[in-house]
Amino acid sequence: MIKTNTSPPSDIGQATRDRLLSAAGQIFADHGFQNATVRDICSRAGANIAAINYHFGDKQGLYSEVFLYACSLAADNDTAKADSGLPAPERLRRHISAFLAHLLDEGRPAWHSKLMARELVEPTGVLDDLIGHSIRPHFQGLIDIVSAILGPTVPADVVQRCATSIVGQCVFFHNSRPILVRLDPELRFGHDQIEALAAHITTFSLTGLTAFMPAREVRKSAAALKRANHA
Amino acid sequence: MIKTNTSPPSDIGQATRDRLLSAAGQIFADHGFQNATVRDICSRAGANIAAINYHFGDKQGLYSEVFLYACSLAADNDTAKADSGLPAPERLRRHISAFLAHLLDEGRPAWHSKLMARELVEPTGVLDDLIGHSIRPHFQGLIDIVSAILGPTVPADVVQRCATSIVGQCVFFHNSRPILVRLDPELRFGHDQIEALAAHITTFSLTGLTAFMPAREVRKSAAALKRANHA
DNA sequence: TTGACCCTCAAACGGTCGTTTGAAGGCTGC
DNA sequence: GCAGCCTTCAAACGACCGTTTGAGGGTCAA
Repeated sequence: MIKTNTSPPSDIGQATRDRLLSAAGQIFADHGFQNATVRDICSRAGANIAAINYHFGDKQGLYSEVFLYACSLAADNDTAKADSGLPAPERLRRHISAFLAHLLDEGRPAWHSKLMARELVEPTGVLDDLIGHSIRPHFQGLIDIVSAILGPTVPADVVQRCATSIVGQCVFFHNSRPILVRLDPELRFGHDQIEALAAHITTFSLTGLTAFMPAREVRKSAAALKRANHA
Repeated sequence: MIKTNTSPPSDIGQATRDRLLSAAGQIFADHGFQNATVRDICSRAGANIAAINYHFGDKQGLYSEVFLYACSLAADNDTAKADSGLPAPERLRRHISAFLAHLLDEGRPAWHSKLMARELVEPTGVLDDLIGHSIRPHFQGLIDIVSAILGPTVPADVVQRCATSIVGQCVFFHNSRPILVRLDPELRFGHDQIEALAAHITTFSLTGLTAFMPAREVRKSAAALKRANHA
């Protein structure tokens, strides 16, 4: 209707396929796979109802492609390897801060983290792809940091549980946001609040980790924590 | 078909209305509000399609009633007030243990915790009821414990953040179970594992809390923690 | 100019959903 | 026995869903 389509594909800027991917990402993230309708997606993308089936086969195909796109975006953010020269507590702080920002920041391409959080609660089948491409390396990175903090003598299952405790604190703020804002209407998730939250979780976790350290590591960690708190 | 219904309502044991509530609880918990179908619920309850509309008005009315029933069950479990004579760290341990068991235990009336976890991610409107009846008092109970541990000089927002860190660790195991079992196929959630998990979260959190204590409280807590770990 | 191919379009298809309908059976008080 | 009420039943209704169809305009090489 509005668009006469007499121009070459690259004219308007986004081809129909790309607009569908973008619109689908937001709508899938907001409503979940089942509750999102192809009519909504096509309408927001300014495309015809049949466009999804033409470009992606079916709704599930569109979802899979959106999901792979989200995974590739998430992978781009994993540039944390450059931090490997830093001391482990500082790497933990950055890891938590980046993860929280990734989960909570209401920035422009924020829908892919929502999408992933949805997939956690209600797997649709592409979950295994997600785990392999994004979650497992991300979680492994955290485990490496925790292991470096705890020292080499702490068994792997303890390291894993500690890493889970840290991830859980972060994810909770995302998954349970509807509850949290009702419990505390003052709660906001701007950049400053996210940084404060990251600082809290880092302090809480670094201190909590000392419970599982051999005594020698505890003293090193306490000194590092005191330095960090005074910075 | 199977049931001739020539007997009085109390004969078989459960009236149609009760069977609907029970079946709906499980199905809503497993599939969510949208994905659950009234045909599924009626079929499992051995009732006619029209039974839901007759007894509850519509699907939403059934959901609300199921939810209130779940809330009342959860309230029954809140008998933790008898613990108020115990020292705060022990109260925290019991709180975490009970909460984890409530979330993870695959026992018989387990669907109401699943149902609530679902409502957190995808509020349907009865969420506000839930918050008032169950979550707020539960969370307030935790805040009281944390406040008792941290001492009276620690500001309320710090207490609240610490309580959130603790709840987050617990809820994470429930919400992200699909991920966790894929990351670690050995993971199980039997009674013993839940107890071990509760012990881990308690130790991690009690230690993490010391980061926010005045020095006087830290020494008291360290002694209590050492006692608890040697028990 | 022609024909093959790509893409878009309005319209409809088959299926499933929540809900409604109206008949029918059982029970209770008169 | 009978009227009134409660409950259950099979069947259908209308709405919405994902998907398919077939026509038609567009581009581009031959």
